[in-house]
Amino acid sequence: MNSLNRSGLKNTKARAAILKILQQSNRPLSAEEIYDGLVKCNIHVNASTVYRALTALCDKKLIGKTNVTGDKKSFFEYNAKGHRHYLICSECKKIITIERCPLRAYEKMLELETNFTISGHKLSIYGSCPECKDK
Amino acid sequence: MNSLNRSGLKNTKARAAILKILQQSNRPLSAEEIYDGLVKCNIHVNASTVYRALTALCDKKLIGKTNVTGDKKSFFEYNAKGHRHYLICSECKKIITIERCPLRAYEKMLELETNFTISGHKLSIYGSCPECKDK
DNA sequence: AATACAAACGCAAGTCATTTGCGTTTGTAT
DNA sequence: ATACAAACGCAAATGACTTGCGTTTGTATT
Repeated sequence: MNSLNRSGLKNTKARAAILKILQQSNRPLSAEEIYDGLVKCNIHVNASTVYRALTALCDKKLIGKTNVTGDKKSFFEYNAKGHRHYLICSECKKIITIERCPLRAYEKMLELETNFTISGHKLSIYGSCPECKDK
Repeated sequence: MNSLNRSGLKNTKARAAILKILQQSNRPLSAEEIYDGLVKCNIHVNASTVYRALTALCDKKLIGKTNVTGDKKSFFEYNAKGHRHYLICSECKKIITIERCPLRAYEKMLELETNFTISGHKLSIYGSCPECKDK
């Protein structure tokens, strides 16, 4: 019994591999990157299978979906390590993971102000890393 | 001489009206909403004209573009008021603009910790608005 | 192990926001 | 008043998905 079965999903090679690919990545991946990753593992599935798998894995909360870049592509990440943010170097695209979140208290305040029920947030911080900023 | 001419753009009725519509909105609008706004002003232009106008206005920094809802639509806003964040209803996609930013102090701290030079950030907060959360 | 069947898949076609090619029209500088 | 690049309209193209449908496959049950 694996995490797929536990979530009520059938254990197919594509889905298992997608989970592994995302687990081993230190940054969110696009559907295309995931597809390419599957090909590298010699797993040849249709693109629609990838999308359907990603949708299923999101529904079951095994992975998360974000839209960090602002363009039309979505990105996916493994959902084990809890809440986190990214510090991205605008030049070399290096990504530092930030585990500490400064927004808890702020969200509480915002709920009172707006009467929303807040479910989450997305925060990405951009800048130049120590190596790039001296150039 | 108006802001369009000043930016090296021709002053067409569609572009002037788009600017006015965005100026008068208290939230970012989608291309479709802008198109509908033009129709209400009796300005009938092709959708591609709207997209081309929005692209030109973005290039000239007269307006800004964001992609905050996670779906494929982009949103546009008048570019007078500086830094800001959004509170988005996950159900109806309504967007509330947040002018106050809680991250100044946090960024300073992060710079010391990581030795990055931080240039900016993107923060979007998600939840259910008062109207949707009771359903 | 054999059977059953919903879930998953492949493939092709469809969707939807947006973009682009191209021939025509129009602001704006001369 | 003229010239011409910039804008426009229209139709077709793009790109990231999504969906319909007939076939295959995990998994639970004999």
